Amino acid sequence: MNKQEIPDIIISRLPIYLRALRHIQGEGKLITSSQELGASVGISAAQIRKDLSQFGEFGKQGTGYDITFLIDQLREILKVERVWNVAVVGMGDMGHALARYQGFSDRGFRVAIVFDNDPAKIGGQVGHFVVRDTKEIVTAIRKSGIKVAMLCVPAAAAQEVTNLLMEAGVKAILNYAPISLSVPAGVRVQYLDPSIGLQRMTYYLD
Amino acid sequence: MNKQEIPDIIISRLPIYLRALRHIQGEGKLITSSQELGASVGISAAQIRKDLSQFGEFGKQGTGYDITFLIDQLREILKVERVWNVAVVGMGDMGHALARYQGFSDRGFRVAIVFDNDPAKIGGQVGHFVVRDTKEIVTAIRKSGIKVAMLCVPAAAAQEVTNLLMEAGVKAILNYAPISLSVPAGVRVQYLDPSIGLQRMTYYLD
DNA sequence: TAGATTGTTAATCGATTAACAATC
DNA sequence: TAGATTGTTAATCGATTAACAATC
Repeated sequence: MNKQEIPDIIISRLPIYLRALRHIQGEGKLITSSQELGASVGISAAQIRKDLSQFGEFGKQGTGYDITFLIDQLREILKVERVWNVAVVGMGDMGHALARYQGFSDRGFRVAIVFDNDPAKIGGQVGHFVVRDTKEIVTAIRKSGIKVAMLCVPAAAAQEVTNLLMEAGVKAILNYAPISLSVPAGVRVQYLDPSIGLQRMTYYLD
Repeated sequence: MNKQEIPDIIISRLPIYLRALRHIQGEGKLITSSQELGASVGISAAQIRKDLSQFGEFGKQGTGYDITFLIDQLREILKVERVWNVAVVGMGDMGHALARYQGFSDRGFRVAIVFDNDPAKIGGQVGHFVVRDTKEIVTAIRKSGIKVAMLCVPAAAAQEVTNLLMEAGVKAILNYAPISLSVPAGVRVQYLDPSIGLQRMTYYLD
């Protein structure tokens, strides 16, 4: 019940379950089992049952899980039954791609505002957004109440922009910049540096 | 020594250390300590020393680590002292961004070939690449000996393209598509679905 | 009922931390 | 030498797995 008690590693798996459940649902299934779900995400059935049991009893013995029901439960647990407005900072190729990304709707997110510090880009259009000046981050984000940001600026600017985001009240950053960020306690960061992803695999190659 | 013995969770931290070391080096430092390095990446000094000790003795008591030396060692361990050619499949916004990404050089990677299945894109230019037909994946990748791919196609096409990549001899996939992939043993996948990254944080927000 | 699958407990396994001798 | 920091051991902590009673 108390969220301090739920390990972060369990929380980090729930979105994977949610994504897989929707995929299975898309195949026309109404019911699934921990075994089937586990096979589809590469996690043991026991672990899935253990993870879910942290939050309640969602299944039926002998039957399994009602997919629609479990999806709804996971969405609530993860707080993605609502829609979070998200800011994107940095309108290079990566920021541009995120600003136009179609995969956020139905997953709990909507890009609401985009920033860049390049005068050539400020005031211009990206997707259906007008690019705002990075200098406006604090006022604009505070005003809108946005708590989530995606960071796509060069590494050299990332910490400075992060500081602005903190001042603006942002509490969660999806960081594409190739650098570790320093943030106050209570602020979450997820790292998506593509080079790190690749370097985690080459060790295993010949 | 035997790589079966090194836990994957340790391997996954080494690229973080490498990135931080380069950052510290960029500030003009020649020597660092497990404490300083740990502070910069948010990991305990003890853990960093333990992780590194799996591969040898890289430091000096009382002094710390020679940054240049440790960088070189980590690059060798991770096999990124060489340059890996990488294929990008899917020339939507995300694939486009990766094809033009400047951050791979000096980190061990170079985009070498890009694919799409859209006739309107095949033969066209993205960055300095000519877009090849997805149908050519097996022959072209086999011929070039490429072992690493980045997958940026829609979820509905991802498994099918993955199967082609397997047939082509690819052993490592950086997957941007919002779906769990099924791959044979010995093939590595790293997942970078942006929605998953965001959903791992909203639980902690109010 | 018979078969299947959950939720949960206990056992196992693995990772992290604390502490310190060694030594630069 | 005195101070600092490594590499490593042992202790602690946490996560995963196996097994099964409960029950649909």
